[in-house]
Amino acid sequence: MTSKIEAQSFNALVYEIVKMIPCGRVTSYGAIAKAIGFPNYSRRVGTALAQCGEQDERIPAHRVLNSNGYLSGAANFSAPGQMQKLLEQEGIVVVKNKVRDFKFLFWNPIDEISI
DNA sequence: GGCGTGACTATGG
DNA sequence: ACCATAGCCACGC
Repeated sequence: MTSKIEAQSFNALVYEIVKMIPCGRVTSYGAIAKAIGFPNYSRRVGTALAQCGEQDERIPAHRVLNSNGYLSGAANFSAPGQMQKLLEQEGIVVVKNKVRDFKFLFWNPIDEISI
């Protein structure tokens, strides 16, 4: 038996989490994957965000980084530097394509869900 | 089914 | 800190 999940449902779950990320905070693909119960689906989280389109302001996709705090999705935004710009507008400092104080700014979705 | 690719992650040198 | 490797899953050809 396959315990797969419809891409549509998976994407919806991802967007749910991303919308919860507070302004000025960030999280990672892997953390989101774990939060929705698919710890090995980090790549698919990225795929989901690539499909949502960053012009959709309801989904703050710029707050999602890789596990090292790098802006690995920057190239997917409409304009070069757009992701960094959005982060800086929230007071987040980006150096060399990486968020400074990533560990400190990290927001873990699981901490919010398991209340 | 193989193979390359992608907004990933963990680990080791 | 940088690079390579391996594991991971969906998609398209």
